Amino acid sequence: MADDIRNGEILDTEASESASNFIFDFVNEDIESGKVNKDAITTRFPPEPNGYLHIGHAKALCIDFLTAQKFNGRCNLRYDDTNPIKENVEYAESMQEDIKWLGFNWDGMYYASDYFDTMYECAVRLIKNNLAYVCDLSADEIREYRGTLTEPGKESPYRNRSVEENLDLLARMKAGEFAEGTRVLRAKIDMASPNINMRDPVVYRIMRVEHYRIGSKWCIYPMYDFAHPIEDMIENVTHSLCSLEYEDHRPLYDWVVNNCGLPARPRQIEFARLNLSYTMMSKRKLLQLVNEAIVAGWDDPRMPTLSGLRRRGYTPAAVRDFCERIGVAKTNSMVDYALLEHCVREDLNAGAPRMMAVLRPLKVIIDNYPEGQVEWFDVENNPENPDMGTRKVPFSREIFIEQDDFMENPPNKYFRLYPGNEVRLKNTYFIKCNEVVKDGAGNIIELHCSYDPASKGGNSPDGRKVKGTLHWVSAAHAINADIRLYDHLFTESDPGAAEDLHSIINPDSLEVLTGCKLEPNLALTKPGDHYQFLRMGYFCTDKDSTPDRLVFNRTVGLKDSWVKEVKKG
RNA sequence: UGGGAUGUAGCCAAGCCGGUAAGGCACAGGACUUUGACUCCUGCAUCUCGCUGGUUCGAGUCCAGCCAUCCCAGCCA
Repeated sequence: MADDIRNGEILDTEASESASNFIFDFVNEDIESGKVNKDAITTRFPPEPNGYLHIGHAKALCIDFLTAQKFNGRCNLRYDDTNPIKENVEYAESMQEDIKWLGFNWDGMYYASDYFDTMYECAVRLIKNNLAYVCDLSADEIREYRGTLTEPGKESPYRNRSVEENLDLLARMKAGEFAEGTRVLRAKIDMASPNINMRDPVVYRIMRVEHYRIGSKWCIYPMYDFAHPIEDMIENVTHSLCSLEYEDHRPLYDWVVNNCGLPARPRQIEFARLNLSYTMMSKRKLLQLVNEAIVAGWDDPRMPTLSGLRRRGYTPAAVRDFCERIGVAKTNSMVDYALLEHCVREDLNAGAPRMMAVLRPLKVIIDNYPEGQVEWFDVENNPENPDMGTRKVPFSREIFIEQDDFMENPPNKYFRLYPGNEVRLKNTYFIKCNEVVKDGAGNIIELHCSYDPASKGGNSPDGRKVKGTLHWVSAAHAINADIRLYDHLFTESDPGAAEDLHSIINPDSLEVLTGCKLEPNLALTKPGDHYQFLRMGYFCTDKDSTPDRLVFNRTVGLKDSWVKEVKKG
């Protein structure tokens, strides 16, 4: 493994300790039966560079890399770039970044497009063995000849061309003598097969399209079903792991493996792809969201892309933990988004420093606190981890608290601030609300409170208890910020099932708060930094953030049993 | 009777050679709490493993039939 592709950011992954799964069982069988050498286990992650990687790819990445790791084998990154009209460098480069971010280091990085010569040789070999032919039928005709799910197909009139003619025609296809769509190379298998994939599938098509990395070197491009097994064989992949929809393709995969004349014998194993509630993995639809500017880009924090999750504040450890928890099976399933949220909370709870930030400020004036006085309190950075130390936070006569932390007429069980009630300001003093100041419209403008000097540090020597503890920010020391709050992008739990995306877009998926008040320690934050804003959730500094204008994204809120209480009425 | 696959709690998911249903998320109670967070207890399939039969002393696990759902008719991957 080359050092230059390690990123070292991660991780504790002991794949060998992780639970087994049916793929590991298959690999073990193959080792025990002698089919493969136990030291040669090789897998690959084979994305087509036609979009950004998403959380579904993270699952595949974990399966591919951790299976290799489990058997002390290798895992390659291989770009399956056989269809130039959909691919570009931006996508290819983003994929490397995202894979490294997740903490995986590929053993080799390859491109299907580097194998085109070998693939062409394989095609020639198929022709010579009378296993492929050039077909002049149009795309529509090929479809008609293919038959239907319940009726067999008919053989192409070009099916029995001579080897010589096929060789000549293929060479001329390659040489660019024919127009796009006029001819294809087809495998000669069985037009009556109950498996439609075996009804003389197309192997090469003519495309006069510039390829994003090899330019116009080729004008014929191999199809997935032909290219993929060859790619696997070239790289000595022993186990080609893919998603369920390729089960029907396995007989064709095996056919290519057995007939193209290469020695390797990879085995394809299929698993269920990830479905996550309230979001979707369809690259076509994600691209639509980007193109129609429904989101701000592939890395919009509401996107299920790895770049979106990263910007939102998800950590690699959380994503990996999630992938481990959902398991590997063949059942089509829909995983609850709450599980992903649980995984980030767990990771961030342990590692994110705590800060105080007031998202919707309400001014509080402590009338009996000396004007001009400032006290600096030592505050723990993370109660879960004392090693993270403490910081100094300034306290003064005028502070901000959360608007939600005061109610003039509180409901039952409300133990925050209300007229006459006493609460604790985190780490500092007890305060009691004496007066509510409103504007002409009846809106609450500010509160006048009094504090108990004896309660310094947050406890009263007389043993008096308060039920509520509020976070706060000193008004004179507060720094301003914009904070973006997110909700699901879709109103339906299975948006992939909707015919029209627009009808299920959640209009409230983004809420931008301005004028939020932060404790001054946040002034030095950098994009990508994670925090827990006390009682408000986990936040991550956005890439738009500058020292002059801080911007944060809420990754996820804290669990909140009070809102549930309120909903219960 | 087109082919391929899958069906275990609200959501995931263990359950290998049959022996009397792991775990996680969610949810509900409770304890603790200077975050209504975290943590910790407790509960959460007992005519039950899609259904119906069968084999067996005994079946989620074996057999048969049925039902439901998903995938496949791109010169996409």
